[in-house]
Amino acid sequence: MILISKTCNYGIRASLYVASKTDLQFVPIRQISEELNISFHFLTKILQVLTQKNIMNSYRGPNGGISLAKPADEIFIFDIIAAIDGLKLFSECILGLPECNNAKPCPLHEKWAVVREELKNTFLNSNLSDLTKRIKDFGLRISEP
Amino acid sequence: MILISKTCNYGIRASLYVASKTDLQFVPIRQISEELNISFHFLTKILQVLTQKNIMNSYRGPNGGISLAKPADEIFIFDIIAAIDGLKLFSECILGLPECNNAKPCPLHEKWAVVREELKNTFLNSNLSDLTKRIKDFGLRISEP
DNA sequence: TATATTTAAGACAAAAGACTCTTAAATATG
DNA sequence: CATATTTAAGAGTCTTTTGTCTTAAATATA
Repeated sequence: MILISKTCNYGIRASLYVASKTDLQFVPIRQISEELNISFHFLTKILQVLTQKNIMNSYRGPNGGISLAKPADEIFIFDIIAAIDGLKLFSECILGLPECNNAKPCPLHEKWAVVREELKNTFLNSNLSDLTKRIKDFGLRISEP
Repeated sequence: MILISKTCNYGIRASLYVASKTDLQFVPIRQISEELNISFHFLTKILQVLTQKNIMNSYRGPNGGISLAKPADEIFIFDIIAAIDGLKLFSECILGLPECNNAKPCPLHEKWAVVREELKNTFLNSNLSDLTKRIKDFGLRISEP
């Protein structure tokens, strides 16, 4: 996938799903995978990463599953992207050159750095609380019809 | 690679190199590949795509090579990205949902659509003439040291 | 025409990303 | 304690991307 990996896409959608299930203490991964049409075992691995990075909590056994490790307004899309895809998108040269910065720029650096920063701010300003509120208020979707 | 593929990255850098060699009628691919440290055969395939899309011309035999098919100020980074990676980056939903638009948006659509448009305009406003001028004027680089 | 040079094209290989399957560990509940 | 449920972890497979190698075709020049 372009911009963000498919793995990260799954991670974001699953996070939005978990954030939207405020009635359950833990949301089972099986339920998430079925609702969002994502391979169960694959999703398990993705959520393990988010758990390891203290974005989610997990609990085994009956009534177990996944929950947010923090209040939904303290988890940002940026955090999920950083946890799964890393920070390359927000730091790397668009031509892939090492040490591309203001002091030693590539010809696209100036323009790209502006957009890159905006991209970063967009994800930094998107938290799970606001997004799930939008989902509920406007009936938005996080999976295919 | 994130945002643009490595293939596309090579295509952009090679295009900038060709545009900068105004003294040669055709720039040999071997020369480009050595200067930019890109696999010769792989680069050949990439430039074939740009040739097929009428962004470059090619000529075989001694003194042959690659040249721009149009004036440098009429070739935009956008064209190269579109030719190699396609238009997905500028059209697809960031959550990968089909038919994500203003009428049927995903929760990130509104924000992402803004950044996506800016990304598109940035590449639409970057032509090979301006960029090579910057390379010459400021001694910028398109390859590793 | 013979030879050297250069791109074109296709088969193949390696690496990375996406996905599957199996077994282990933890936990609730009867 | 036995069983069912659920996540954890690791091995293995499939697909896409990236990169390599070989042969063919075109062209300039001696």
